[in-house]
Amino acid sequence: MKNKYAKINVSVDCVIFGWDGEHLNVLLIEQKKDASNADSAPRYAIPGDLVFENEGLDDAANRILKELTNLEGIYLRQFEAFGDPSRVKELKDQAWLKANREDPEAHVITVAYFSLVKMELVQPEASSFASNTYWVEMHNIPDLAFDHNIIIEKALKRLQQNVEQKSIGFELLPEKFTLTQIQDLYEAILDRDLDKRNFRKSIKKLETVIPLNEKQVGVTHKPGQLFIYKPQ
Amino acid sequence: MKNKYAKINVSVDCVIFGWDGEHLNVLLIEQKKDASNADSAPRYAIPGDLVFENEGLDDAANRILKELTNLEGIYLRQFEAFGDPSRVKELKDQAWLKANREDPEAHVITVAYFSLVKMELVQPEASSFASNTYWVEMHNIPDLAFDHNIIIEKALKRLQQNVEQKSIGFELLPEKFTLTQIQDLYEAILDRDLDKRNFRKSIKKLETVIPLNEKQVGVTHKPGQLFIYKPQ
DNA sequence: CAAACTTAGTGTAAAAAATACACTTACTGA
DNA sequence: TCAGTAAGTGTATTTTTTACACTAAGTTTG
Repeated sequence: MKNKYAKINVSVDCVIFGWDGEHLNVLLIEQKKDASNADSAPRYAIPGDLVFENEGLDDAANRILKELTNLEGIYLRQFEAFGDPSRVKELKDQAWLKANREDPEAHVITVAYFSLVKMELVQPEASSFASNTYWVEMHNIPDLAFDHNIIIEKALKRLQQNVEQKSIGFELLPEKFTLTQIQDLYEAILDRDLDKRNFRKSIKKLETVIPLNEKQVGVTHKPGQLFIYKPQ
Repeated sequence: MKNKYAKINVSVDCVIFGWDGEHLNVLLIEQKKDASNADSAPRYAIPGDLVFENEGLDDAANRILKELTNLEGIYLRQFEAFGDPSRVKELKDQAWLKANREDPEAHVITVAYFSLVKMELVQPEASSFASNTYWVEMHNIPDLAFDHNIIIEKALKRLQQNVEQKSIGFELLPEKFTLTQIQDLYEAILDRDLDKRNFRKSIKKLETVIPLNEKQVGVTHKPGQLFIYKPQ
């Protein structure tokens, strides 16, 4: 029994959804390479890192987000733990682990989070675990390291479920927004059209969305009324 | 950085819900004590164990369930990972860890599952991690080790959500069951009364619940029609 | 064998929520 | 002032949810 438990690594991976008013994006990184390995093909992944000793999972997720985006207090939610040993056993993954991890054979369990950020506020930077970062449109995600494609899929499903219940998403909008802006966002997340009048009715029923006596400015058409989101 | 990652233990804990036709129960264990510690107060907990090297999370959960109940292929679902370092830092918990773990200071992350079993099928046994086991009614759960009371609460919430959508619960009923039996179960899980006629209407709409040409036998009143559950 | 007991089984009306659908209004720029 | 663009609005229909009380089928008891 002595060593049975010794070699499990725990990481936290974050699916960071970004919104630019038009498309739903995901923040990908190019994984940092060891010097010995500098000429290997680039590997894309969602941002993540091993959890430090005595660091909470939420803390680790916030640390990753902070390091990458410089933002704090962002919407962040744990949604699933992935722990199948085969998740890091593909050849491409083993090669990278051998070059970059102290213990490449270790069983790696990851706890996955998803996060919502306004792209305008984020100029993501390279960081301790990322040599480069990219916003990539949801429909355009390349092959990623490990099981990260699956993790993104599951994050999107969870996001969609939450959006159906109108419980999240406002984190992605500017402070003051129009009903059309919410609708565009929801349509992008759900990947389908919504009826304008019915959608407006349903938003206006929410106590968390408050109408202002202000209109959009600087648009070249009839300006929309502005609203703010006030979580309860 | 060398040792930053070294001391995280990963465990899997299972909230095993049991149904006896009347009350919703949870399976608790008395934690096994080290010989050196044999006269300390008993500690109750939900069953769980450290994950073995190269063992998947689902596999670990199934192992725990198997060891405890001798059942395989039971309904089992991961619902949340708990990783706050303070979750094992209370005095009572530290004492137990010191006596029973190789590395009592380690950060322990647990991935929590919940499971549904028919109590009639289970004669739970002591096992490698449990010196004794008990079925305890949901409303009667004592103070448990670590953050296990919180974990049970969250498991129940998740179970209730799933039951509202009528997607689970049939795992707890006999193979052939009456509509009243489902209703009793759902009322126990949701902890509130349901309208009989409306409930029956809603169940009869489900394609997964199939009426048989059979009646209950051996009851001292009008026998009910029997149904079976056929997952799709 | 009739009466008492127990749970099964049933329908309808009302209210609430979801859906489908098309034209007018307000502003900008040419 | 006209053309272009997106904002904003109401109603009828369908579907879903809720509230509610009596009869039927079996067993047990006297």
